[in-house]
Amino acid sequence: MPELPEVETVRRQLAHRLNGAQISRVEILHSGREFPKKEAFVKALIDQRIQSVDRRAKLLIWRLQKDAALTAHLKMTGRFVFVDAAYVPGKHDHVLFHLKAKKKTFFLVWADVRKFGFLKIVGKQELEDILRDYGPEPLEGSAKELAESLKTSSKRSIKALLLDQAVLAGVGNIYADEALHRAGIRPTRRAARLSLKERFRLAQEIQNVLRESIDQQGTSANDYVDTNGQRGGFLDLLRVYGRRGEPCRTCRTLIKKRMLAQRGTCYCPVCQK
DNA sequence: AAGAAGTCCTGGGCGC
DNA sequence: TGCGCCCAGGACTTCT
Repeated sequence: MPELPEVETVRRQLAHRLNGAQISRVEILHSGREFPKKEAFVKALIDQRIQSVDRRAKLLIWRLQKDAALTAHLKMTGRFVFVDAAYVPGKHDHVLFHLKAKKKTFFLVWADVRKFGFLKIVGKQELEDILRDYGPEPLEGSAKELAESLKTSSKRSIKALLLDQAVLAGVGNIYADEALHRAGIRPTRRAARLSLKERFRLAQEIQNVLRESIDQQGTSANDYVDTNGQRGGFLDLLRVYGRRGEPCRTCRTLIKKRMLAQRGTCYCPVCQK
């Protein structure tokens, strides 16, 4: 459920402490499907200096020396949490990083209850290939440019289009529903049938909702917490997601929910045409 | 070959 | 109180 605002929140917090830090030790606590080659994983990281922590779509990228990077995807329940030396790892903690900066050692845990997330070492070429396949970052261009990238001849619903990372990077189920409500567009509408005006409005609302959520450190609908274990503040500002049966904040009609593009989809039957 | 469906995983909520 | 069922969903893989 972490989407662009949540991943960006984590990125900023990681960057603050990891930029320039050295990885002094890596403990694999539970090695399952996620770490088939754990010796190689540890060896690739040990003694490396982290140059920067970046984000592309929902992917976190620790840029390391020697043309390599550690990529991390939180998927549903992945999380990075800073802990102290006395921390006792829990059942779902998979990796404990020992880091060093300015002669001080600190610790970072990678945990993931559902094990959908991953940490993966990639070389320069592989990273380029991964990053190239993502669509534009919604907050890096103008609303007009974003609207242009939503132009399509696809038969898919607009909801499915918004979830496609090759079309638009970083939007997931929550912000797709929220942006569509703000823009007054039914999620079931065929993407190709949106007018120029609707696409522009939708692009604006995508940018608005993402920016507002980043300001609140994201949404904690279920499991998401930041690197300090803190929940995001945007949950109370959601207009449709998770609000089935509750009144629309605009017209008081009860919010509906249905399955669309394999996802639970919430919308207002009156405000969204 | 686009687009839909299946897949991975676990905890929490629910009904009985 | 406990059991079993169902749901949450990102993005890769498999099917139509």
